[in-house]
Parts: sequence; structure tokens; C-alpha cells
Amino acid sequence: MNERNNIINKEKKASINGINPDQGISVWFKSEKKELIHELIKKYLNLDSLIGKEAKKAISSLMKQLEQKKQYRLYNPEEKIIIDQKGREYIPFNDPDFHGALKLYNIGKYEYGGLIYAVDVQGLFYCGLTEKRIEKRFEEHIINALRGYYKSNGDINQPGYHKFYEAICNVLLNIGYDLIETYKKISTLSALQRYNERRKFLHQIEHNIKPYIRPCIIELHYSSIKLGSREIYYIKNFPLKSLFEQGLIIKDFNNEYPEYLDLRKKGLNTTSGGQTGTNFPLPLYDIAIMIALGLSAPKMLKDLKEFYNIKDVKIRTLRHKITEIFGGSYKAQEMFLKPIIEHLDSIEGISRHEIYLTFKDAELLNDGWFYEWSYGEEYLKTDIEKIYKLFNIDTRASWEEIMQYLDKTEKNFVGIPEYQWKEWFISNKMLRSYSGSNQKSIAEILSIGKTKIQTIVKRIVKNNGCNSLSELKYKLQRQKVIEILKFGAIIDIIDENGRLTKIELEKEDFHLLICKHVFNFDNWKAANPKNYMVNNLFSGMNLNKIWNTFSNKFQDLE
DNA sequence: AGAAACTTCCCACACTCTAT
DNA sequence: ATAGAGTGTGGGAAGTTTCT
Repeated sequence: MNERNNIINKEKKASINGINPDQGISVWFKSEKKELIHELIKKYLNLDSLIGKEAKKAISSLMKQLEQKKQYRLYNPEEKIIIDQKGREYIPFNDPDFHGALKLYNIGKYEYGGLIYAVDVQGLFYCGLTEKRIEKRFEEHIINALRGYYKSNGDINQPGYHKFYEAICNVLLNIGYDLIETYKKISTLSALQRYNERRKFLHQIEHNIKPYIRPCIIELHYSSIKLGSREIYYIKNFPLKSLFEQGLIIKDFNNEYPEYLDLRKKGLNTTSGGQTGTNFPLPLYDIAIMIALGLSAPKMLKDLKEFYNIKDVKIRTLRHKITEIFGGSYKAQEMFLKPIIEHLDSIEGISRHEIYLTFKDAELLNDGWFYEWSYGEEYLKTDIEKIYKLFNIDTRASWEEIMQYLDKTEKNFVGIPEYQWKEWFISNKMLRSYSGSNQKSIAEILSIGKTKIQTIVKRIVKNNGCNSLSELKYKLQRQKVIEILKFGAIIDIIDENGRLTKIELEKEDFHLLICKHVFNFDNWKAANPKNYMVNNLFSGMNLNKIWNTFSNKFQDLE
């Protein structure tokens, strides 16, 4: 909580300092002065329904937040010049606002159009530009260096081997890395898809080389237009002395700092620079809203082509971008879709199942937040609030404390609470339709597929410590029988006129009537209620004993 | 030729849907 | 019930494009 407040305070302070690149360009893509995102909202939400109206409200508020935060790169396909309030296209390292802007960049307040970075390798420098984040680019450099070493079989002195990569390899060798083995390990980890381990290993390398290799940002650009020319300038005139004075370079040169360096001659660059990549511009803000609408990647792609007229976008590019910018589909849904669902959940008259159906497409992202939520593995604000009340926990309790109680609360499956599912199991409600039956199945009632039903059943069975549905069913039905007998042996039935009436059970017929009216046995006589009770539910207890043990009336003395 | 960023291809895995 | 087709994921490596 404190950490969060600190970040917010930092943001406030910085904006007072005047770093606020408000370029007058809308964050939403416009075509003929119309913001296309509204067309999409109309397309995917039924605005005549309550849920559609409320979803629109929540999305509008999300849009306002995104507009205010300006956290992502602007969509600038026409390469318009973007300037801030002080008329700058970029903030160089010696600008008074640079350090403030850098702090904001590090906490992800603004996504710039690109940046110029320098890498200090034991007092030798490399300068480059990138439209990505610096961490990503730096990691690429390290892997490239290792790959180059591996491919040339360690011959880093061969002509043409990049000076920069050679320097990186030398540092790694000096601190004891076997580079062939290191590269092999990284390749193996990715081949085995052990990405977490791979990331950890790479971070470890980055940590170990920190005293010798340090990347730093030296200029922040609002757009990518001037990146090339600025890179050329810096490679030719690397301002060594001022960079040191600004604290960006810490290497000790015994106080002999040349004012400027030519990095091609006295550094690690091999070209004069100025080459920009072919960064594919995408309307990230609109994409965020598409995620909030619950669209899967292929659907987004279709809309980008149809509505936004972005012709060449490939699905892999889109997904790479979502991963790079939003940190993956899971996080993206958590950031953009979850708040919409939380708003809907707080509105009376909207059921969780309705919410589920409205955003069902989002489920196609099997590793997304919505998918987990559909199986009750993710929680909403209201769930946590319920826990506070139910278990009398302080609202300032830590997450670890709250977590202990999560398992004890009711889970929802496709928005339907677990107790409802259990009721369906007890009453033998048909889960999916079969030919020749005119009973409406759960799958039909909930508008979900058979396999989804199967998976839900599997999960509920497992959560309740059972191995099969029938095992769980017996357990639940036994509890039900005990409950009925304990509380007066009265059950609700629907009589011939379709009216709900109560009937009292007797010792002689309780098993018959329970099987017929509570368990809804289709052919209840053939099913043999006596055997069912005695063998399946109360393993070995005879009917007499069941009645006598659990009923609170007319107890026989045995 | 070199740099940056994009595309293609790959894999393992998970789920849905349809047909049998 | 189950097999198979289809869809989707992340995220790497290798190859390609685009630019200077």
C-alpha cells in the first residue's frame, strides 16, 4: 500500500514539474474525425440491455483513465511530429527535466516513441536506438553476443565479429562463464519451454555483469522520427564528460575525460548509426478496449483489418505486441477486462452468469484471466469484501492472510455458484442433452458446451476430494438425506396440479419419496431406492438404522 | 554490411466441438 | 465414450525486410 502511494506521489510531483507530453493527438484512432472504438463498442455490446449499458459505462470510465495516464505509445501511422508542452520532440540527458522523465519511464507512466541508449562496457561505449523498452533490447544484445560466440565456436577475434559483442563476451569470460555451455543452457531451457528458469538465468547473468556492463538511457523521444539523426549525432559526438557529470557514467578515468568521443573510432559502434527498424504501429489504446470487450486475438485482428484498415498486421505481430506492451494476455485481461466485470458485478439485476456469457469469447485465451475466472480461480472485489465480512477480517489484512480464506468461500463456475451445481448433482439434473430426451439440460440452460460442463464437473469433483462424479454425488446425497431427516423429514414436491406442496416422510417410505422427489430418479422403481440408499449412500446401514440414527422423530428403541 | 524490428516456424499443452 | 479436427496460448530461434 505504502509503495503504491509513493508511486502515486511521485507521479503527482512530476506532473507539477511540467513533464506532460500533451500533443493534442487523441489516444483513440480517428477516421474522418470519428473515433472508431465507439463503433466497436456498439458492435460487441447490446446497448439495449442493462448489461450492455453498464458495460459501456465501465468501458467509458476505463477509457478516461487510459487517456489520463497516457501509459502507452500513441498510434502515429502518419509519423506526425509529437512535441510536449515545452515544444520538445525529445528530452536529452542534459535537459533539466530528464531525470524526472526517466523516473516516470521506469515506472511505466509514459511509453515513449523510442529512446537512445548507451552501454558502458568497462569504459568502452556502445550507443544505439530502440523503439522497445531498454531491458528488452539489452537482453537481445546479450543473447546475440552469446549466439555469435557459440556459432563461431569461440573465435571472437575473427574479422567481422562485432566489437560490442566481443566486449560483452570478454567480460563474461573474465567473470568465469563458459560461454558455449551458457548458450547451450539458454537454448535448452527454451527448447524445454522452461521460460521462467531461462528468464531467471538471464537475469542472473545481467546481475553478474552489472559491475562491468551497464546500459543507460540518454535520450527519451516522443516519436521515432528523430531517433536516427540523434543516434548518428551521439555516435559521432559521444558526450563523455557531461554524461559523467550527470551521473549516468560511473567509470573512473582518472579524471581524464575527453569532452567527446567518436564511438566508431574509440568505442564499440561499427556503423555511423541512424538505422531505424520497421516498427509496426498499432492503436494500442483501442486494442486495450478490445481486450476490455473480451475479444480474442483473431477477432481483434479482424477488426483491425476491417474497421481500422490496417492491412498487413499479422496475428503473431499483434500477439508479440500484446505481450511486449501489456505483459501478456493474462495481465492485459486483468488490467482491462476485470474492472469492467467488477463494475457489472456490483450492479443489481446482473447475474455473474450473464456477465460470463457477455464476454465468453475472452475464454478462448486459455491462459487468460477470464479463463481462470470462469472456473472460480480468480476473485472479484465483491468476493474479497464478502470474506472480510464473513470471517471478520480487518480490511487492512495482508494478501497472505486473505488467501487462507479464499478456499473456504463459494466458487463460481461460469458465474454459477458451486452450491447450485451441487444441487443439480443431487437432483440428477441432466448435464448435457441426449437424443430422445426432452428434459432441458444444464448445458442448454447455461448456453455452454458439453466439454465446458465436463471440465467444470471434473474441477468440482476434484475440489471436493472425490475421484468421480458418482462418488461426489453419493456424498452430497447422503448429506441431503441426513439433513432432511434431521429437520423434520419434510420435503417439497410438485403435485399433480403443478403446485409446490410439502409432504411429511415416514419411516416406511422415506427412501422411496426421497429417491423420487429429491433425487429425481427417472424410473425410480427400477432404480431400487432401497439398494441405492443402503449400498451407495450409507454403505451397509439398513433403512431402519438410517432412519433411527438421523431422524429426530418417532425414534425406535433398538 | 549492419541494425532494428518484423515474420515464420516450432513445440507442448489445453480446451471445444463434431462425428462416430 | 472417444477420436480427431480446430483453435488458442506463450515465447523461443531463425530467417526476412527495411532502412542507412
